[in-house]
Parts: sequence; C-alpha cells; structure tokens
Amino acid sequence: MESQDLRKAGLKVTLPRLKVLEILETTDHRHMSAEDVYKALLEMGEEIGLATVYRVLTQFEGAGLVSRLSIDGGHAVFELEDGSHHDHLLCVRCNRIEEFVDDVIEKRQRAIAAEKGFEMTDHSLYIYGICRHCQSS
Amino acid sequence: MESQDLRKAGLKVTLPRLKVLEILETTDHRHMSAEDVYKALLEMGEEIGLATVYRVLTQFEGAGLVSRLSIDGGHAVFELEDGSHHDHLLCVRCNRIEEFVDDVIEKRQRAIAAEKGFEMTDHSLYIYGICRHCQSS
DNA sequence: ATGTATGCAAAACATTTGCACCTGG
DNA sequence: CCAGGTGCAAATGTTTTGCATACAT
Repeated sequence: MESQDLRKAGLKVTLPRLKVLEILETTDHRHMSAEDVYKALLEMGEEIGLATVYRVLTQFEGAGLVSRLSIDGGHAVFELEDGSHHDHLLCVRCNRIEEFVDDVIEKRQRAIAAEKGFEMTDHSLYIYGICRHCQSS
Repeated sequence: MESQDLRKAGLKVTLPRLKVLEILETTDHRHMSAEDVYKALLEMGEEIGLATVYRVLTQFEGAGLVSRLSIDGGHAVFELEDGSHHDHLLCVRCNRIEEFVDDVIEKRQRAIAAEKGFEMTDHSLYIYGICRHCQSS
C-alpha cells in the first residue's frame, strides 16, 4: 500500500500524491517528465494540475522517493528511486533510456575529485548514442 | 587575426561575430553564458542584441569554434573549443569550473556503450563538489 | 545587388509562485 | 478545526523566432 511510502517519507497522504506515485509505479516507461505524468493522470481521468505534478515530484525527490535526471539541459525526467545508483545511456534517435553501473568509473570520479581538492557531492554522467534497434533502421 | 577563424568556419565576418569571439578569447572566465557574453559586450560599448549573441554562439558551436556545456539543466555556458576533449568539475558553492581529462573513464564509456549495443555519439560528465577554496570558508 | 545577419519585440518552453479555496488528520 | 495541499493563472528565466532593416561580399 503506497500510503505507507508517503507517510514514511513524511508526506501527508493526498490524492494527487497517491496518483502520481501510482503512475510511476505502474508505467512501463521508467523515465517520465512532469508533462508525461500529467498526461497519464488525465488519461486516467484524474483532474490534477500540472503545477501540482511539479510540486509533488519535487517533494518526492526531496523525500528520496524519486530521482531527477536532467537530460541535455532541456527538460527533466523522473524515475522511481530504487536505492541503486546508476548512470544512463540515451538513444538520440528514439529517446530510449538505459541504465548502467560501472564501478571503475565511480572510483575514478572519486579519485579525480580528490586530486583536484574537491569534496564530491554528486555527479552526472550521460552517454549519448544510437541504440541497437535504431542502427538497423 | 580572428576574421580568419570565422572565414575558415564558413561564417561571414561581421562585427557581432568578431566581438563575441574577441570576448571569448580575452576573458579570464573561460566559461561564459550567453548573458555573460552579452553583458561583456555592453561593458565594451558594443550595442549587440542578446538574440544575436545566442545566434552567434549557436553558429560557433555548429562550426566547432566553441562547445556548449549544459550545467545542471538550467542555462548553458560556452567555452572556446581547443580541440582537447575534457570533462568538468563544478563547485556547488562558488560555481568555479575546472576541467579534467581521464582516459580510464573515456575508455570505460566506450566499452559500456559497446556492451549495450550503442553506437556512441557523445557523452557528458559533470562532477559536482565543494572546491578547496570553499571548504575552508 | 542580393542573400545573409541583425535588432527588437513577441513567442516559446519548462518550471515556479501567489493566492483563494479545499482537504486530510 | 487548521496547517498544509491544491488549482488556476500569472510570473519566471532562458532561449528562440518573425519580420523589417542593415550589411558583407
């Protein structure tokens, strides 16, 4: 029951929050923009404002329920947080997003930050390319 | 003489383009937003519209004279292209930007793309942290 | 001359915010 | 009941665009 997730996150259980969470948990597009979520809500017959979707997603991010990816400096997409850190591969043709984990890169990033005297707080890595499926077409 | 750079890039030599190039070549802030360039032009006494600055920077990017970084999904900053690929470290306190090159990471990225069946076209890596200078304060 | 570049103001876009009203606990 | 949440419309900040004018070649 998702209400628990919300309560645990310190968020009052409201209809918009439940519905947004439901969308994120049931979509087969793991990565959705605020607009995507908004449209999905409309299709589901829920009258929830876009501003609320933004607010809810931002709160979810703060609560650690979702993470926000900033794709190529344009709009943001959100994904349910599953605890496992990973980076992303993006297909520039079909916008497919795949995830990967690479310890070598993670380690090197920390080493580089240290070398440069930075206390690393975060990092973002996106690999852009043409996916298998789009290469053939 | 910068006019050569422009001509070589296939761009007509105009005053706005010359001035923008001059700013980028003489600033001590290697990384500037369109707004930064615009303000620098005003201080220099040049009456060049912000829209033109955006157009010129975009053309320069297309011509390979500058590259565009998309910082944290907000605005973009530009840097003179010097041919050497590098990634960036950003201080979240003072916005300082440092550059680094790491062959291990470069190689791993290519390997990951290959593993996932992607034909890699590009990638972006930003490490965020608190720089040496900001840690003490 | 003539096609391209520029300036300005308006549009576009993703996101945020003010405020009156509604709702969950 | 009452703090906090929501909807709407308006504001934001950045970047783009339409169009009449100015300029490089």
